[in-house]
Amino acid sequence: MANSLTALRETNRRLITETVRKSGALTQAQLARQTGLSPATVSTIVRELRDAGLVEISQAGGRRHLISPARETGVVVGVDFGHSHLRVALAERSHRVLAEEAIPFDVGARAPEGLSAAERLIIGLLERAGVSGTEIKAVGLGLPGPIDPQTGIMGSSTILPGWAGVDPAAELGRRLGVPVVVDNDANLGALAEATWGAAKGRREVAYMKIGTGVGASILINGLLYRGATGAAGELGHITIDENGRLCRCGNRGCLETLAGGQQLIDLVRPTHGQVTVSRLVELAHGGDIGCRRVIADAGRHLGVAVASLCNILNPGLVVIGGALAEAGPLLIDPIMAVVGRLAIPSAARAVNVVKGELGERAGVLGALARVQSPNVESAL
Amino acid sequence: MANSLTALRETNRRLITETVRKSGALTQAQLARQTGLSPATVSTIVRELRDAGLVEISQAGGRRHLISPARETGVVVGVDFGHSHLRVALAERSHRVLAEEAIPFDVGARAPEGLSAAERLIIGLLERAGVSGTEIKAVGLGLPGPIDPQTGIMGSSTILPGWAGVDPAAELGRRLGVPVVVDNDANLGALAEATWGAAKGRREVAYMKIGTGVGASILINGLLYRGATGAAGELGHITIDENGRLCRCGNRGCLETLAGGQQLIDLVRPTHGQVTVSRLVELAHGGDIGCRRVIADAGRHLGVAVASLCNILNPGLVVIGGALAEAGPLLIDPIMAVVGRLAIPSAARAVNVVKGELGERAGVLGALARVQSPNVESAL
DNA sequence: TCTCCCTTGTTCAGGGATTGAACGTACACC
DNA sequence: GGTGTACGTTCAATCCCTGAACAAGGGAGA
Repeated sequence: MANSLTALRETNRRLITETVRKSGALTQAQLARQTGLSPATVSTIVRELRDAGLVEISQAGGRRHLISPARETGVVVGVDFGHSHLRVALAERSHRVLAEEAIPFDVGARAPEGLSAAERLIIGLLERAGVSGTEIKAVGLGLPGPIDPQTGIMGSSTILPGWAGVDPAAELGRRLGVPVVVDNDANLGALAEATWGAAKGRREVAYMKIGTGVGASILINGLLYRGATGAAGELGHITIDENGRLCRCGNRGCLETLAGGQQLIDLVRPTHGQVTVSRLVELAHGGDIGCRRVIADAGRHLGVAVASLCNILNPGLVVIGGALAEAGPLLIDPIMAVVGRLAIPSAARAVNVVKGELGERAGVLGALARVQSPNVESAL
Repeated sequence: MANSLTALRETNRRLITETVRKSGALTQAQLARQTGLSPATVSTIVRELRDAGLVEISQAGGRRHLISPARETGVVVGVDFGHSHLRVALAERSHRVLAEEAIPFDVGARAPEGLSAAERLIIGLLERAGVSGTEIKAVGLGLPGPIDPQTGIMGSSTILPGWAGVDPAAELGRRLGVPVVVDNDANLGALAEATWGAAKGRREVAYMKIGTGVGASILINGLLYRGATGAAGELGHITIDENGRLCRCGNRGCLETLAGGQQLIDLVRPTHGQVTVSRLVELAHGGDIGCRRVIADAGRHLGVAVASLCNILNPGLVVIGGALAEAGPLLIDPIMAVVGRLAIPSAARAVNVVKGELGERAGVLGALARVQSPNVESAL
């Protein structure tokens, strides 16, 4: 079946659809050259696709037909739960963002409250954009914790206790009556940076999100690598100090307890009072020596993890996202210094550590990317 | 072209050839069920393959025809340089090993001497097996260090100083007049275990070789994952103790300086005199409390690295090879204990750490596997 | 030993898919 | 205005897979 003639036709249909989607608009002759198919085949397949409503055809001078992707109807929604915020975006399937909103939100709260808040935000955005709820085709949902790829529920119940045992995708889907895809916020950030940001076009990328916590994700051959139980890329819980502080994951001295935003906030509280990560970064940019120091220290701890990553995966590019990434060189230079000292030299030379380009919108944009191009699936 | 009808036929021919090669011998009906093709298609393709000399058909009771891979002509050679040995094997392309020999050898010696020794061993094996040198189709060469996948030369000149700047594949190929494929010994060990050993049939595998040094390799989707510069999987040089001993890689406190066989030998020298890793393991199995302790300690250090590996890649299976692996549970139990303590719980639960099944032959068998099925290529 | 039933491999007609060649058309350039 | 070129469509030819029918052989049970 997988190798029958109909499968071949299906393959070629998909090939043409993909080529059209990537290039935007093409004539049939260009399509034939790019795909290697004969003009005759292209002709028949294009007609099929037009009848199926998957592409649109417009005259373009002479016999030329311009084939373009069908204007996708409907909208998609991205929802991103951070440790302390909730951000929702509404976008056309063509990637244009129609409306976006973020509110402070404590993810420690129970799941139902979180999902209700998200639902309210979505409804607000729909109204603001003048779009009916029935237009929503899919929702991408990001959560700051490991997701079991099989069941769709949290892989570790200790990280987001309020969400233990909940199937967030099913629950939100039930409320909205729309298919919901759930994923780790770091996975979504990686997807976003690879689609529009600092890792655009790269197929082998490591991404670290340093916000309140520390998450990470790996793209191998352009696909999210999830590992056996969806815990791949959990760099935030790599052990840096065996005798360190207890971590919410249940272990001790995780990277997150040393370089997570929460730890940095705690460190400067005696001298600077209660601040946010963003404020901390701002102060550091302003020259505050204490803030600079805690960020540099965090960078050194992160460097240990990135060095491990280099020795294991030897990536060519590591993108740093999350609120702390805005510290830029204040954070990245120490990372590089430690990587140069701890990673095997050839791997240290190969790696390029850069700041993400999408800032705090990475998660929600990734959620959009996840449902806009649904074929970005796990490698496993 | 790539999607034409003839390409489809070619795909199916390849599918059948591969299925036959993997299973050894099959009837056509089994083939049809396994490939999902119809019996009619299998019938015609099998006839084509027979006419092309790619498979052999033997009667097997009733209408049954037994399809088996054509007896491939020629032989392949595997060469495995360890830190302290040189092992060479001669095999038919059908995987049957014809002759094999190992000698002690110091890899610290200069490359020309090593290659000369390998050449002499190969010639000896050819004589013993009564095979002419012209029968050699390819040579697989394993070296205990990172190989740059682009250039084929050592990625880090400090690890095998005697081999710096040498292109071992080209050099040995020149001497023998045969194509030579070079690879890291850990990569080859992983390949061997995945082909015939403890990871048979698995597509996502991490492999660690603990001999004199510590090497590692990762199979993702059945392919060797090499990373940007071929340094992926260098778990031996992950930093365990930032203030630890200097390592030959130039850094400090690498896993290898704590869990490598050389370190263990050094540790027991005061009490036990000069021993080999194998002798050390033997003594431990015999109940020697000191040897058991150093092995357990090594296991705990290895566990730190495996825990990092779990948090980054979340593998389902980790195979431990090399001489120290023969310690079995004496080594693996401490690894598991540390993994359970340091890795994120869902990743720790998912991973299964087992001893390799191929022992000291893993490297040389992997070298054979590398050239017997040349399509096992890098993922990048 | 014999019969029935199942499995196996082959053959053949039928339906799909791709291709090369031929053809009509419209623009561009001289 | 004429000619050339590129483009898209159509059609017969070719190739491939599949389902059904069929012959052949072995195994279980009586």
